[in-house]
Amino acid sequence: MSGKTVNPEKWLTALDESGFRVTAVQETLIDIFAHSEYPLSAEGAWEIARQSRPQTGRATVYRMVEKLENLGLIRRVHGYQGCSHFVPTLPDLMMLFICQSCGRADYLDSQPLEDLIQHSEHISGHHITDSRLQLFGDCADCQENA
Amino acid sequence: MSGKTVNPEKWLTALDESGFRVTAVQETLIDIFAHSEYPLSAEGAWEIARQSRPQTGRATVYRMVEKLENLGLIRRVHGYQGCSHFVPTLPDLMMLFICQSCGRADYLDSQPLEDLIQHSEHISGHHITDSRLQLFGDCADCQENA
DNA sequence: ATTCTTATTGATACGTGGTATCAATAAGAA
DNA sequence: TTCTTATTGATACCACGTATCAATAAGAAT
Repeated sequence: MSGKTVNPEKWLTALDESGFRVTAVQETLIDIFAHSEYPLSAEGAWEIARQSRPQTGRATVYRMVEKLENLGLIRRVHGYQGCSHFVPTLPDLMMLFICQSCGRADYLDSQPLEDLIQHSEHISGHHITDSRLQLFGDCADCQENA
Repeated sequence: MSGKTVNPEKWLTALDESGFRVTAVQETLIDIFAHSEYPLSAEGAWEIARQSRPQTGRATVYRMVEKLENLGLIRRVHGYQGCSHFVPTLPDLMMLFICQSCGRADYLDSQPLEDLIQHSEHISGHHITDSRLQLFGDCADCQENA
């Protein structure tokens, strides 16, 4: 996999700068999302959170997920079995690959997608303001170990 | 918009050939999906169906939607507000554009996407077996009328 | 045409993912 | 340290979707 990671400190800073209070639950959840290399649902994050912080409320986790998504820190993954999982957003890396064997997410260079969008705009006459591309298959690692 | 349409007769044939019985509800729902130019949810299709066939059951509609999706006749749309809407599948046209102003769906030539996938496979080493691309923005019509 | 088998239907109950409410708590300014 | 109020957690609630099951009707067999 690409091995890129995110910096939880920056997420806390982003929350702080947006006028939100910095709390213990936030730090717990940010850590969970920032360090998971698998797409994570709110429900899943809740379970993990309760391991280190049993009193964590379900609604709190859902609220935090919404907040992180609104701030653009995490991004919704649209998979086969639903679209309630999230991955950290990496700057300028828009194309997401999900391995159907090991479940891990990888980020690919988005330049080809940007070219595609420009081409499609030209052909169709539509003004494209946003896109959503996800790729599925077997990652390089899983192919080797098969 | 592209103005492409689907043929409901073929859907009935497809159901028949797959060993399913042809029923009145089926014809109603196939008509609804085949003629809608907007992505439609099961719930929405149910409401429309009851206008002409009040006794139509909710579970029946959900079952039919699942059946149509499994047969590849309709395709799930992954939008911002959820991913429970469907559009008719048009052969060899995989790239979907949704206008955020009028809500209509348009299908774009998929060749650029196929090129992109091949390129990404080469760069990343992953084996890509499926993809999901959707484009959002303002369609040509809505730009004119703005 | 009539009968018979069984896929399909519709009503109901249920499950899960997510939200609204609200009193209690705690962040951080005063 | 006090005070204000954003945030939390418990609970109830809602929406979307599924399982169950008796009743219906498609279509094969006669």
